[in-house]
Amino acid sequence: MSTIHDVAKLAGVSTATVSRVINSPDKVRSITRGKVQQAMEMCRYKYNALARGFVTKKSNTIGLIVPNINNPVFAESTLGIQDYASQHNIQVILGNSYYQQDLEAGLINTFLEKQVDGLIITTANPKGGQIKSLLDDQFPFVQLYSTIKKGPVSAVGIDNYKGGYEATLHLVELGHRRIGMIAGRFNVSDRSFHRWHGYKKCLRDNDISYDSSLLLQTDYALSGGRECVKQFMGLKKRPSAIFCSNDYLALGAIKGAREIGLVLPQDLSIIGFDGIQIASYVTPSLTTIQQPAYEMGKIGADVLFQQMADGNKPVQKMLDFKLITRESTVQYKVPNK
Amino acid sequence: MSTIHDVAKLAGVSTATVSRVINSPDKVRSITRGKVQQAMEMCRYKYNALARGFVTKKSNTIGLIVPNINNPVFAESTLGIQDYASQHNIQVILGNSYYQQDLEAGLINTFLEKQVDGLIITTANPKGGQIKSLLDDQFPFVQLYSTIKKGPVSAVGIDNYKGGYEATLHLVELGHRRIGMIAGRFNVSDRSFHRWHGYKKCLRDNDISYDSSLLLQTDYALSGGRECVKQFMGLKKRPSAIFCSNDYLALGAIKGAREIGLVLPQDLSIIGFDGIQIASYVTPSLTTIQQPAYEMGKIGADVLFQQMADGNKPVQKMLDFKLITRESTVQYKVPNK
DNA sequence: TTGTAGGCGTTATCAG
DNA sequence: CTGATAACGCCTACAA
Repeated sequence: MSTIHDVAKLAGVSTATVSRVINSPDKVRSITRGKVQQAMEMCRYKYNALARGFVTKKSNTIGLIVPNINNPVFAESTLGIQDYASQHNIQVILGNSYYQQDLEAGLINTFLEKQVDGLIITTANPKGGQIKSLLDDQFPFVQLYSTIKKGPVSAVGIDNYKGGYEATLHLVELGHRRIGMIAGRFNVSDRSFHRWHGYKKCLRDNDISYDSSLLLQTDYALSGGRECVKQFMGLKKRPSAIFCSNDYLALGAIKGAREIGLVLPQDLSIIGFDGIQIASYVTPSLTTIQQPAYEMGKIGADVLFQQMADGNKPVQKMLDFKLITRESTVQYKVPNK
Repeated sequence: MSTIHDVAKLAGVSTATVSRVINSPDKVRSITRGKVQQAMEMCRYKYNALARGFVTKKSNTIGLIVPNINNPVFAESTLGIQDYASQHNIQVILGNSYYQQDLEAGLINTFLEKQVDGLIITTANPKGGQIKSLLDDQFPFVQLYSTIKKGPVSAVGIDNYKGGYEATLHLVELGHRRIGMIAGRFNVSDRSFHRWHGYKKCLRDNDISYDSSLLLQTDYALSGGRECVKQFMGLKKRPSAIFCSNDYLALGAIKGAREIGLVLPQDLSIIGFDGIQIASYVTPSLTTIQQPAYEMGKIGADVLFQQMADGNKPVQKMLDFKLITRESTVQYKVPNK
């Protein structure tokens, strides 16, 4: 593998000049530039970005940690981040935390060792030690899908509390009084936790007493929703509607409900959260709270780049979400036995 | 930011020793080791993997190029790759080619500059220039979701021809004679192309004459399937079954078919390809050819690591796929008007 | 406009 | 078991 030294020798110039034609071609006379470029071709010169990063102390790489790239929401925001990053000639290293704090901490550490210029984290624990240590080091990072509205850390997300409230309100307005919630585990997703709070508040505002048997926490996965719905329907006093704290859970719930013989949406209304694309393609199509995942990725990347550029003061951006009413939620009807 | 020099000074040893306690702690006396470790803590030493890579000429990073991380199959194999890689302390840089050759070429180039140790590519063009140049440079890489069964390039995939054949055969065995195919564009996905060949062969083997109006090429996206099915149903002689060359297309087709008033699966049988998880959660649940995406990722990574380790001779692995029969395909019935 | 030379943080090779 | 020192490929003052 040839280096700028080889090129320099071949072109009869110094390595500095070669470096210049690479980084600021206009600063070198066009004749010299031509010679150098020709020499580069001749020895099939390949630029070494690592060596560059080593001296400039910029790797032009950012680290991205998502809970699980398998979930379409995260794939979507990842896409937004990547598109934005590649526009700026930045690469992204991807890591999955699987909603586990220790894995997340490990990833952060590895990425730091790799000298990433910044970090975008969809964290399992916004107040965890690694976040704090990042802050102490003044390392540029932003939290994505965040519930944080102020403070020292940059964050982009939506108001999950409000989202939970609106989802529940939608069901209430359809006449439902007995409303279950299938939620991602609180100890692992504060998003889920906030949505639950919104749910509770909405119930209270509408004089529906909170029933703790109507909350189920589970893994964020299709299968989780599927099992939980069955558990709900085993109850003496079944819910007539369910709020699932993400779409995957909701899709699973639809499946599970069918498996125990329910007719949807008549027998059970289901609302999701996220607004993944596939949710509009299933039957019944899923009513959901849609968050702008792709845009969130873009904005998250943008915020990060600000931080990287001028060590800006922390920024929080709360994006708008939208209730998308589809077929999976309908007016409450007293069941006829 | 402190370096091993600082640590060395503080501990009263040489940098070589510090390096040793990092890389092979057992090669240094435990007393010295203790001193060094203590010193590392004191100056909050952070290891610089970039510098290491610079001298060892290993970045411990591989590049992964997928068409679009948004498609659950690719997310799934990505997960397989990542799990395998992180087990070996390797990070992965992700890039989306969007099925475009020039973007793919650009990504390969950038990754090479970044000194990745290897490349996993789900390519838009298995015979393109960048692949050949990789080969010339003896650079370790493997093609994923490949249709290649022999030759100089390492590849992991399934037999798409056979897959297309079996999908079609399933429909034929259900009595369908007029079978449409919605395919990803051939100029961009040779997988799709091979599946189509299998489709054609199967028709011929069953004395069904090939009708070119029954092939539609489109973008690999939900919307593509949705539009194409409508186009098919506008035909004078409609198909009674459709083979979609991936599940996203099929899910889109289901949606589209409903929108024009068809009752599924009675009015139209639909079979997909890939076996993404969500396909079993929709209604009607999707019959499909399931390929082991996660495993493919793992195996792909494994093959790559072989290449990286001992510049092994090229390896091709054809994995097994499986026809999963679900609700979306049913026995052909003469339509009653 | 171009060249010289030092340095970035780590590892590897030899001695000791 | 430990230390000195020369790389690695590139960038960037500074000098010419």
